[in-house]
Amino acid sequence: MLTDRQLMILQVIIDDFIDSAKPVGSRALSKKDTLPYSAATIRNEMADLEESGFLEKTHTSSGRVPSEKGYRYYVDHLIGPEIHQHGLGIIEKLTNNGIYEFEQIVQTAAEALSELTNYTSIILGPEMFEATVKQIQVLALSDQSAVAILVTNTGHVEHRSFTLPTGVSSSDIEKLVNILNDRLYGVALYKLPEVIQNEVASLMMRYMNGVDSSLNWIRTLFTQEQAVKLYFGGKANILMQPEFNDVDRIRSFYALMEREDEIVNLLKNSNQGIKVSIGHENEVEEIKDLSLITASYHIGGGQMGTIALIGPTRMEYKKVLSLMQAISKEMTGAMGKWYGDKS
Amino acid sequence: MLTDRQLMILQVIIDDFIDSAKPVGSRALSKKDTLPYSAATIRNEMADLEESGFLEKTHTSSGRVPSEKGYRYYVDHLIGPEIHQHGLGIIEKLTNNGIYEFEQIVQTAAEALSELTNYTSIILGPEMFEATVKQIQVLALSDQSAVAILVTNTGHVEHRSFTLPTGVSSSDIEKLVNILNDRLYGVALYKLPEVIQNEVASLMMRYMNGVDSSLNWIRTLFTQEQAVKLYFGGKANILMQPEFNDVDRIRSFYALMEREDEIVNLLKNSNQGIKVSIGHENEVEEIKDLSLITASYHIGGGQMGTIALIGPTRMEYKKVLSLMQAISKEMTGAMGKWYGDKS
DNA sequence: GTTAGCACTCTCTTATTATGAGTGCTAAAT
DNA sequence: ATTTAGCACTCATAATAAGAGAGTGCTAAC
Repeated sequence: MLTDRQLMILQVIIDDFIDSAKPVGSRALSKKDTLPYSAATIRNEMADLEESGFLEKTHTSSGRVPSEKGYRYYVDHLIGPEIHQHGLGIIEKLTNNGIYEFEQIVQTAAEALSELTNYTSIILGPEMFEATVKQIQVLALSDQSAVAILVTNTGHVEHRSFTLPTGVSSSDIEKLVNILNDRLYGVALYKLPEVIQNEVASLMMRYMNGVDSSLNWIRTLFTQEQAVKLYFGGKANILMQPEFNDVDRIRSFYALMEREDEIVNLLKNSNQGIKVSIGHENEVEEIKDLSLITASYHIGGGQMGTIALIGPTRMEYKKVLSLMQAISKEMTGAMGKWYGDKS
Repeated sequence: MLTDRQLMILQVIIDDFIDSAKPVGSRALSKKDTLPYSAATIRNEMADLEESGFLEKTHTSSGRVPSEKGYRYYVDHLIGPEIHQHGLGIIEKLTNNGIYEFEQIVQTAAEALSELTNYTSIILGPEMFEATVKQIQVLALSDQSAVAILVTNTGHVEHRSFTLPTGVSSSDIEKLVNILNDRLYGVALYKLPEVIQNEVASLMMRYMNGVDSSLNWIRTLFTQEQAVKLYFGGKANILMQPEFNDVDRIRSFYALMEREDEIVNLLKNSNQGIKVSIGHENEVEEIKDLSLITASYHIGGGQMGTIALIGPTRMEYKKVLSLMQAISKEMTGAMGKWYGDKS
């Protein structure tokens, strides 16, 4: 439906606009040596491309700007696979001293991604529903307070401080910890509340005194929702984009960035691979004029998180896509290697 | 040096400007029933106040705007103590189920502070140099990887994952943990590297095999600087201030907010109590047109952190000062209570 | 099918001209 | 000796007008 020449022109226009952010006109195009046609010819083709919906004008006599349909076509057909070299080795550098700091790896990756692109990157920590309990420990800090620590098989550590119910002795705690470890070892986090309710409760009744109150806080302790953590990289970098030259635009963007649960929903990327959402393809009002790219990474054991990048629809898709592919692979590699799961 | 009437006028002008952000003129002032003088009289007084440096004009024929000296005088002499009622109970609500989540308390406080003021709040986590080791644990996750957990007497939990040096058996780990707990219990965090070097090293030499490599990673493990954590509240709220109606202003502000170490330096508030830095009183270029208020809070055991609020020099000092006093007290209360230290 | 030529459109910049809030100063009023 | 009214003057801001420039669409020639 599109001639080769039209495709070629479309590509050049989009490349140019991505680079300059200014509507591109026929004269300027014909001067480029990539297109050996006169301005008039190009004008005709552009008119056709506009009619087919791939281009738009900002006003009657302006140059052309890619439409969302144009970008979509560009992303789907016009950019070849081009593996990106930059950014590789970022994570390796962090882990090659043998110390593996999940938070630090993710944070660094997010910052690198943003730095290399000048867009805003967001990384979603892995969902930990499926991680299982490796060890539970309760450590008294004083007569009244204690800290409970839970380690998962993936090496994540959750901890929570709390006040000890009155009348709980240190031997009680010891018993409790034994019961918990005995019964909860290997249990997936999402099953915890249920298992506590069904198995642990009765055991506690049998072997401990003053259980009623204790049971309550144990439940609270482990029922706290395991919120997915967000790691932002360079929220300020996106301000360099000319699209953000408007104060209200900035306001609405930053306001959205603070509504973390909405962001989480936005990013949850159940399907594998890389997904590109251009402009109105996004559900959320505030980014209907932006593009969102998400990619998943895996930490093994079926757990995964999401890497995302938000920028203007006029995004350097070529660069970004290969970069995200690289980083997602790198993260999956680093994490997977970590605990031997080669999934 | 200033007459009562001048003081009164100064106060009204500042109050008005804080509220409206617009230069205040003599006509408008004389209409207010607080000042029973004609516009001309007020003009004369304003001219005097300008000569003494308390007021400024934005251009020859504009209304007056408080100078930094004016704000300074206002803060030092013109606002009485007025305990703020809002915001109290925020933290109590979080802790009264017996669960004490340090991060959550601080984060909530920061958000509340920003929400109530529409400025940007930053809370510095406590410096933990003086916290002491309560327990150290190393938990193997697989043949190759393990996680080390350190709990302090204040209930903070630090953890780090790492790859096990080859040739380290699980009995080695057990020995190691015993040595570490034996020697490091009660040792302040800032002394850790030293103590490890002097005491632990020799013991390890004596009782363990293949120590050379192990020692190295243990040192790395605990030498990682204990970075002070920053908690931001509502970075977007400050955008509501008319002072931030300029894109470049926003850019430079957010750029600063990402240079976390600079922020930490800026906020470290060694002296007790509340400190107000107005405009050029600040060292950092990017906030020479803003005001910074810092207050310290204590978590007991001599450890403390800092609460800070950044807003335009045209800040609601009255409200902000009492509010910060309240929150700082509330946090100190909640935390101090926590582990029985009533310092 | 391609291109040169030309009239036309629309934005953006710059210059010009009000408009109005506010000041400083002088002279009259209290 | 203060206080106040009156008035000329200043400067920022808003509104209007006039060009300049880039780009388009269409027609006619190549």
